[in-house]
Amino acid sequence: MWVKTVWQVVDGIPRGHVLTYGEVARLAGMSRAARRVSQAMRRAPKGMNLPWHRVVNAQGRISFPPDSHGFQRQKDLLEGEGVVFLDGKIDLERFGYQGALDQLLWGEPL
DNA sequence: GGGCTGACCTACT
DNA sequence: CAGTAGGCCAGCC
Repeated sequence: MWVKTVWQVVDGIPRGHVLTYGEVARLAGMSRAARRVSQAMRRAPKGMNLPWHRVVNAQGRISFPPDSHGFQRQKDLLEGEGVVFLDGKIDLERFGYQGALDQLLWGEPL
């Protein structure tokens, strides 16, 4: 089931970092399936400890209406992990998966 | 089988 | 930088 694959990828996101829907789709082996990723999020049971909040859109923004409850919760969870929002957007160069690898390779501080 | 929807993306204007 | 258009495909009438 593609949904499980998506969940596994999302579950593999390091704490304090985020991934775009497109990246998750690509890592899950299905290109151009960003939309399916979002559907997998909705279908994700509350019981499972899934870091759904670490998934944002390609612009580094939360894909909820800014006035919605989900937006606030996701933002709060991410900030709780050390992710910084600049003008409502996340710096994907720093908090994206690529940024995570960069920090591991070059040991750059936050 | 057909049509609409969606926590999206890319490219173009 | 903002807005539009087309693509994409599982799920649900």
